[in-house]
Formats: sequence, structure tokens, C-alpha cells
Amino acid sequence: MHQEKTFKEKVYEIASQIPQGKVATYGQLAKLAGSPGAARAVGMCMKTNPNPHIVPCYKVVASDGSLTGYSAGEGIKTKMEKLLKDGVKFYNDKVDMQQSQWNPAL
DNA sequence: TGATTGACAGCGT
DNA sequence: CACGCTGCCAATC
Repeated sequence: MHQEKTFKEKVYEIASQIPQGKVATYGQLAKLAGSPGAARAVGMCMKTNPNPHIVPCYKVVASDGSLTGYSAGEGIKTKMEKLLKDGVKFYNDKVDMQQSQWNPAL
């Protein structure tokens, strides 16, 4: 292996570090991965997600707290249920970013 | 190598 | 408040 961890590898690692009861936005993961603005690239990584059991992609939500993507189970519905099970606070059909957005510095 | 894709983000209408 | 368009970035075909 010559190449260092690629962007998506970093994203997977960071996503797996999201604590229980918290969520992160695509843009946030992108920034933590070293490429702020690559929110779309992060989304593609989740889609290609080769290891869904180590990458809690359901903890990754849109910047406004709305759930996007997720093709497993009932889709967004299942994703919401998983987040609720994790202790994430919801507000209407969106995550309460005020309380549940992950703060890596914390 | 080039073009296309994709689970976004921000702003405008 | 809901919808649409543009811009950004990395991976994949």
C-alpha cells in the first residue's frame, strides 16, 4: 500500500468515532477529513460504504438536520429510528442540531 | 485521462 | 416555508 489513507478512509474512521447520542453533518465530516466543502464526496463514501458495521452512517445527517439518503430498511424512516435509539433528539422530522450535533472538540 | 456521478451546502426566488 | 439552481470535492466508470 503506497497511498496514505484516502479521503473516504478518513471519513469512515471519523464517522466511526461519532459518540452515541450524537450526529454529524456531511460538511463537518468533510472538514474533519481534511477537505472542507467535500460534503458531496462524503455522501458518496457513505453510499459506497464497504463496512456499514464499523461506519454508523445513520449518524450522518444533512447540514439542516434533515435525514437524507439511506437505502436500508424503510430508508429515512429506519435511519430516524436508529438515531432515536441512539438517544438523538428529534424536532419534527429533523435532528435537533442544537443538542445532538457531535462536537469533536468536546 | 476524461467525463459522470452522488446519501451536500448555501443562496435565491 | 418549499422548491430550484449553482458550486465544491472525491470516487468510479
